[in-house]
Amino acid sequence: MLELAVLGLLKEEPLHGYELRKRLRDYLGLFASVSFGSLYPALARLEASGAVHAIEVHRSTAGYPMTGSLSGERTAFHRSRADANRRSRSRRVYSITEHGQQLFEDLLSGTSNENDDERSFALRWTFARHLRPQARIRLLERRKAQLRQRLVEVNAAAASNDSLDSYSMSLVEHATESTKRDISWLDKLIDAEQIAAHAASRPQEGARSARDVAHPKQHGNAR
Amino acid sequence: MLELAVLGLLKEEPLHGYELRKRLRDYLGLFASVSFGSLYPALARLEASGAVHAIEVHRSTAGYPMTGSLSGERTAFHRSRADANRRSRSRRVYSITEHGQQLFEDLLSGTSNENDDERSFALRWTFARHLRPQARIRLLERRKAQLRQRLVEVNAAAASNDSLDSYSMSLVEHATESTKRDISWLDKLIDAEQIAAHAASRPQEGARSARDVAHPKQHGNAR
DNA sequence: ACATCACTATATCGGAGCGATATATCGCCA
DNA sequence: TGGCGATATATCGCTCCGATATAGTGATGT
Repeated sequence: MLELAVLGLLKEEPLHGYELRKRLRDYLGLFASVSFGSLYPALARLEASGAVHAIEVHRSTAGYPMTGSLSGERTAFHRSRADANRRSRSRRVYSITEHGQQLFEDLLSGTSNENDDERSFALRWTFARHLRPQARIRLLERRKAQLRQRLVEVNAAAASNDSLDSYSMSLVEHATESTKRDISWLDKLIDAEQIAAHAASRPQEGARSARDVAHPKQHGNAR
Repeated sequence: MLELAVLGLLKEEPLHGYELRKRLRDYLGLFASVSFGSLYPALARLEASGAVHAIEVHRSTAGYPMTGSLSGERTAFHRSRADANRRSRSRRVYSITEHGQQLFEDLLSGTSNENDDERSFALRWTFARHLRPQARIRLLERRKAQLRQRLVEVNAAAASNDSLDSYSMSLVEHATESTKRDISWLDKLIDAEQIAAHAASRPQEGARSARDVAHPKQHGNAR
């Protein structure tokens, strides 16, 4: 689900491949470290399917880098980074399209394509602010059900298998404990989300901004 | 590193592809669930490189299934399983070769091919009984260094990045905590291994079987 | 008697991702 | 001037996965 990560970053601002990879590494590094051998084909796929749109930005060397006309740069947004005026060869700057927005929401809610593993969940949760509260809770519940299922399977396999040596056993025990902790963590998050959803559904108390808490149409001030 | 898992299972007894996959799923299911689309090409690679040797075993239907002459079956070994006399179509039974034994040890000790991730370590630890005590400790220490490195990187990334929302932050916090627990677990294992190695190096007290604790040349009674 | 189902068993296909590598350009510094 | 490191895009070979094809087998059902 590299597409999801790419669309999630392009949703905030247009970016070219090299910068995308840096952000993938730095911001989502834990869950989506990616190589160019994956990124460029993924961008080509997204472009072919019409989810993103690329414009060629030639180097300007002098003055301002606003060469990318079509909302190309959103200048002085991440100027804290060292790449302030480093403009070198021509770049392909990708923007997300309407269709891409739709694809992003589909991938994020996970209604299609049940390819769920550890990283897939972590990536979705990173973009949880783009989900409705209800969908957020569904995501957490799905993940929890997965982990519980895995617990059952591991315990069953370990019980029916008496030929485990001490090394395998230590591995199984540690994995079981870790999974239980993950489930507890999910429970905590689910509680917090339910409280938030509950508070949002009665606007008479604490009435301010009960509606704009990550409604899917809310984009722009993504922080 | 599917090869490592396959060789580790074939080290115990010759198996055909379908049974290999079952054991990969049941015994090492947590860390190496594998599909036929991976397994059969991997077996073909191992066969091409001379690490395993395949013999065609045709069905016999009547009497004993000892058709696979060359140490083919090791009859009545896992008869507790339901596939006792289920002999159907012809199978390709794979055995590990001398070269395969060497390859297994190389992959297991990890001197070549530093492709270390979560599952890679878990898989190696599953076969830790085939390592010398010294190599076991090295494996644990390498894994620990990896996790510590990741902790540092994640903290640095999170500190330099002020645009993390609460969802990403909860993810980072949970991952940090989990990693710390993993490190503690590794510390525990390292301590235990060092005590065992220490005890094994002075055979004058508790002298029984200090030498046969998983020496690399000890094969045969692999359980 | 025959159909159907579930299991055993091997194999291949397309696609995704990775690591390595190739090819440029640019700024900097010795 | 020449090398080095960062920026930037792209491709190659490989591994792995999920899906699918093919086929033999025993049990179950009608």
